[in-house]
Order: sequence, then C-alpha cells, then structure tokens
Amino acid sequence: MQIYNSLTRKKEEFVPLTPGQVSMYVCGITAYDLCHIGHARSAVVFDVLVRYLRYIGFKVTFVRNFTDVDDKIINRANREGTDFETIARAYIDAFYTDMDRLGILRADIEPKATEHIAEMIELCENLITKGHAYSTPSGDVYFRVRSYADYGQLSGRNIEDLMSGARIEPGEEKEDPLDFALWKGAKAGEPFWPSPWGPGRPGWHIECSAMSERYLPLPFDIHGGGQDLAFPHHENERAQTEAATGKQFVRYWVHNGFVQINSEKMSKSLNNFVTIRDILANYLPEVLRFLLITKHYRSPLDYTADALDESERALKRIYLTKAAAETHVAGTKWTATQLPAEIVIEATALEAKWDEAMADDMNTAAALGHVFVLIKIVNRILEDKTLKKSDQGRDLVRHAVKLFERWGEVLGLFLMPSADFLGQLKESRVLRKKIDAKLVEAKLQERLAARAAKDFARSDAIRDDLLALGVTIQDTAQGPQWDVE
RNA sequence: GGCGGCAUAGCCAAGCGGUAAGGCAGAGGUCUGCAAAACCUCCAUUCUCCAGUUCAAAUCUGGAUGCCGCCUCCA
Repeated sequence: MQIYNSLTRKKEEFVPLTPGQVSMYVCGITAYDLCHIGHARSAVVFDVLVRYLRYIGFKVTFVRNFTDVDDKIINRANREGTDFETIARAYIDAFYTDMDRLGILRADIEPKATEHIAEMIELCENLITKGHAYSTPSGDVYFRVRSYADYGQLSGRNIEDLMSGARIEPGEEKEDPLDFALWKGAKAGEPFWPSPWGPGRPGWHIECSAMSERYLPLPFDIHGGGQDLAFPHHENERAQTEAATGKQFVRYWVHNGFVQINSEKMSKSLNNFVTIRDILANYLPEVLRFLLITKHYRSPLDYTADALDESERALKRIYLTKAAAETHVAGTKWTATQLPAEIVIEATALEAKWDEAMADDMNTAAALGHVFVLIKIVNRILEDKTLKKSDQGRDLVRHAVKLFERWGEVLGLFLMPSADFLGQLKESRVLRKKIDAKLVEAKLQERLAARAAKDFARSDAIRDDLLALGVTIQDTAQGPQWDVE
C-alpha cells in the first residue's frame, strides 16, 4: 500500500522492514480526562490501519501506551483531593469503556509509563553519557537539542526559527532555551521515583521513547498520532531515541488530522470539546465511527450535529440493504435468468476499486463510496422481480453479503446483525426525540380502528399528529409499523 | 513573524495529467385508500480567481484571494 510519511512529506510505498510483519506504535492518551471525539478519530484511524494491514496479510504488532503520570494527572488529583494513581486508573477505565463501544480493537501491548520508569532512567543515563543530555543541581535532566543534528526535520522547522519562540522560564536551569526536560526533579507533593539525580519523574517525551524501544526493535515501521503531536512530542521522541541508540527510530510517521467543532479547533484551552460519551448518549457508536471515516484521515473533519444525523441516515441505508440481501439469499427456488452484463461487470470491478482505495493511503472516504455503489447494485437486483429470482442474481447478492462482511471487518462497520442495528437505531431515536412509545402504540390502535371503519379523515388526522412528533407510520402487509425520522 | 495545509454542486466528500465517485438534501417515478418508509431514475460541460506548461489540467508551475492548523497543554 501507499502511505503518506510525515517525515518525507510524500506518499510512499509501504514496505515493512521484516517481510510480512509490521511493528507499529501509537501515542495513547494521557489519562486525566474523558476522551473526546478527537481521541475517537485518532483511535478509529489507527484501528482501521491495523485492521487493513492485517487484511492485506501482514502480521501486525501494535503497541499503544498510556501516560499515567503527568502534570495534568497530578493537577487533577490535587484538585480532587486524591492521588494520581486513582485518577489515571479511572480514566484508563473510561478509555476502555468508550473505545470498546466504538469497536476499537485492543492493542497487542498496552504499556503504562509508571511500569517503565527503569527504562526511562536508563535512557536518560545513556543520553548523558553520550553528551546528549545533562542534569542540573535541582535534579532535572535536559536533552541538549543542538547535539542532535536532525532536530526539526520531522516537523519541518529549523533551529533558528524555533529559537525565536523559545525562552527559558524562571526556575529552569537549561543550557539552551531549546532544550527540553527528560526528567523532572520532584517538587513538594508530587509523586516521585528514585533516580541518579534524586527523586523525580519522567518527562512526557521520554516515556514514549522508552516504551516503544522496550517493545519494538528499532527501527520500527509505523509511528502514529495526532497531527499536533508531531511537534514537539514526536520530534523530541525521535531526537531522544536516535541520539541514544544511533539507530533510526521510525520508518513511517503517520499523523491524523483534527476534528473541529463548527469549523473551530477543538482544544483544551478553548474548552469546546465534545466527549465520546456526549455523543453516545444520543447516537449509536457505529454512527460516530462512520462519520469519522467519511473523510480522509489527514484532512480536518468538521463535527456538527447535522453531520451525525447524515451519517445515521447513510448507515441505516446500508443496513437496510444488507438486511434485505441476507433475507433474500436464505430463500429457495431460483431460475436460470441471466443478469445484465453491465451489472456483473460493475460488481466485479468494485472489489478491485475498493482495494485500490484502501491501498491508496487508506482512502476510507472513497472506499465508503464504493460500498454505496454495491448497495445500489444489490437493490437493483432485489427490486427487479425477474433478476431477483435468478440464480445469478442470488449469487451476486450472496457475494455482496460477503463483501459487506469483509469490508466491514476492515472498516469496523456493518458488523452487527442487521435486525439488531435497525432495532437499536429506532430505540436510540425514540430516546433522543423523547418519544412516548406507549402513546404512539395507543394512537396506532386508534388509527387502525378508524381505517377498518374506512374513516380515512380520522386515520389521517392521527397520522398527522404523530408526524408532528417525528413519528412516521408505514402500513405494511404485516400491519402498521412506526419509526422515528 | 517562521513552517505547513486546504479551496470541487444547496451541504458533506472522493479525485494525484486523459475528459467530474459517493452520501445528505431536492425533483420525478414505483408502491399505497391517500401517505409514509423503502427502492429506482435524474440532479456540476465544470472544479476560488488570473497567467503559464502540455495534444490533453480539478489535477503540474507561477501569482492573487480566502479559510485553517502548528510554532504553548492538546488526538
């Protein structure tokens, strides 16, 4: 496959170092708050990447860490009068709850920073020995940025540009404003671990360097994360690891784009973030997942309430067709009618197109487009009385069901039994629009009586009342049904 | 100020030199007592603007305009 490498700023053919095997590291969360939809996007993007790499036959070793000691965690613990472990544990649990609902596969290895302090200290010592880092009287250790020639290459900036913005904060004992902390001497009331420089705790960047190197041989194939992590986090990780080991750190850097809220960046400082839970209180998890892959992973994605509703309708359409297809192929009695050639040709071409889209830098938006073409083909057969009964039509529909499953496995979509999805969707809409199901059922009975008496004026009036609530009625052969639109 | 990205129908969104995927909305049709739901069909001679390269440009180059991100915690 082709993948965009942030380091070279080009799409490149992805060839893992070890044939058939992919090693991949993605920066996980800092466990101090609930996950928002930005976290969800990043998680979904790399989840699809892992699923896709496995789909095309690679054995993937996927490492995703947890940062469970950090300023933000400590601050929150102090604010809530508890300890950092309690906070970290709570938000790691919350992470799993939310991500499981979104269908995010667990990583193969999920290291926690606090369980790898020894490796971090060792890495710091190594860097000091080689002249890439230095300790200060107050027990901090800093990385000597100017000692690493490639610094700035990943994020595309040069030392001079960085200099203009950098400065030494009061109380810091840096040799150079650009230098960053590898180890922080403990201040009063902070958690600490013993170290050669006195009690202290690791800086954020060193955590990922230590944990990735611990579990993946260098260089490893893919390092992922959000675009905002490219600088300084990934730049610093790279500097640390390459300076310490003399080896290349990462072969392909992959960064996902942001989620924006109404065209504005979602950020901690603006405090405009929407949590995964906020959304899942009103929508099925799969709807969110669908929305998150409707755009290419590197582009910014604007989150709006309308976008979610649109995704919900689109997903419903896919499940309706999938349900109809599944029901149909379970039938018997077929004729030998030929399918029109163009349908067969189009359906055949679709598989290659889908694979091409995914192989092209994981173009999920295009892949989803092809799913809808398949939907249309299936519906065309199902709606045509002759084609529907033909064994050729049946075979194509049967194959389509397989494709929904195969593609769904990669995208992490369409995996629910269709009836379950449709049922849950209705429940979710009833809840969201605060529909009183009992009232609806009663009205429906009333209308049924009116219709039996051919009192269509009355029956239509009831229908209009319900419509005003957002409830639609479908008169089917099996009796009246209702739904929420 | 430095670095980078984006501009495609009413909205969302693919497209990466060969003549505009797909979704939502909309319009027609099928179905129906009428509807609804569902399904089918239709819906950009044109890709922010101006030059240029080319047999050929939404796609490449230069310029203009507008929007956004990073450079500070952030996925």
